Amino acid sequence: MARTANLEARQRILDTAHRLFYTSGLNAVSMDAVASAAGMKKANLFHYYPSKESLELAVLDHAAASMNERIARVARTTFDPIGGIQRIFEEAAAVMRQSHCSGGCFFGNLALESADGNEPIRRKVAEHLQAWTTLLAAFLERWHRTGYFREEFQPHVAAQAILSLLEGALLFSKASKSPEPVDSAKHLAVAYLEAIRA
Amino acid sequence: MARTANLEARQRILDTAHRLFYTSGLNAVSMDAVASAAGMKKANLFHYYPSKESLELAVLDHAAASMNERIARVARTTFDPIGGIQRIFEEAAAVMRQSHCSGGCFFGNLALESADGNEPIRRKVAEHLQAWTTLLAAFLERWHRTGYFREEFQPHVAAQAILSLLEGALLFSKASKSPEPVDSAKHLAVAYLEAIRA
DNA sequence: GGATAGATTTACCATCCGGTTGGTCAACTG
DNA sequence: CAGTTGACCAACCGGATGGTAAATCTATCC
Repeated sequence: MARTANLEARQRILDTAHRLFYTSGLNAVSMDAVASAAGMKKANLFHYYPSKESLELAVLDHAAASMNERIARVARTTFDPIGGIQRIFEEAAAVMRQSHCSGGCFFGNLALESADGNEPIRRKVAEHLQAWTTLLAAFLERWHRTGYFREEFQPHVAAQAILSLLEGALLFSKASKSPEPVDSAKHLAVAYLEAIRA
Repeated sequence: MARTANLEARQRILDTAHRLFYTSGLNAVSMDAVASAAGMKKANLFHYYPSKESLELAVLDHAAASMNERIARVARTTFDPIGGIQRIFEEAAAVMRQSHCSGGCFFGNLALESADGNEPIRRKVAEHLQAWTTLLAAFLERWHRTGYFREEFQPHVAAQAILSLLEGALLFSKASKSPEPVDSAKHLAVAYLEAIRA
């Protein structure tokens, strides 16, 4: 099998590492654990990724790509802004219920784990979080231009606050092992948007 | 110095560990680092706290106590509910600006660090988070009973969502190294409460 | 002054972790 | 067939970590 990079192994490593990093965090997962779970020896894992950080960054990009797909799908099949926001929170609540309130948001978890002490990871996390804020702001902005919201509505501020609300609710849900906070958050977000509708 | 527990040393350990745990997380701080920063040897630290976990739990209680004092002080000097919520977010924003958007909320950080894999810590974090939710809900409830809010206002739901919003905003602020998300969150919280005011 | 008990330190241990070394084996290429 | 290359692995290394053992030091009480 010379001359061709083993793409199947790389993909398997990425998927495995993503799963482990998601459920336990970056620092709590050793390269040996990733290797074992992916069915190979640690030294071979280092053959594919020259350092743990390079693997972490690759997993982040991999995860962001699949998250972007999910977002695009929701955006494509949503017709009114309030229903769209509502659906985002409902999907998040469903995921939390299904996972018995563990996991939460991969990027939110990494944000807190790496924000003060792992600058490369923090930058990448911030980059993706920023991108999603901009995406949501643009979505709201389009509706704002049609006159859907009152004039003083600020799409960027609303987008930033709604994503904060979602991340915070997932944090609360995870910590208290109850999906209730996500429901409360949905209620707040929807009530706000209803109130500022024209 | 026999026959009397050395309370001064215990307090110094608690303060030092709190500072280190706050800025770097639980797992990233070694017992040796705590001991050094507190001006003693590691083995002596184990003389005061028989395990790392016992120290962590003690620091959590210590931190919760000082946080409760801060909350009580804010509650005592606040007269209208919207102004009170506004002030909570403004104080959080000021803290973030002062710390160059590092640190955030000690309990929020620990929630994500320990929720999936450190049950004793998770329980204590959840316990304190729950207590603050109840405290805020009672605060809103008192005003609700005076007719300040419209009838459909749900103090517990609002309290849970507002704290989620605050935690999420601190997470965003920390990850993006900008205090802006906290301002956006304040805007959302205040706008919601204004909208549901009677 | 001697016994007592907490306080402090030095030295140590087992384990784990990221990463390296040195090498085997099979497949492809010229 | 000879040489090259990618995939894979056992063994190892240096450093850090949580935790322990045992000795010493020091203040107090009788």
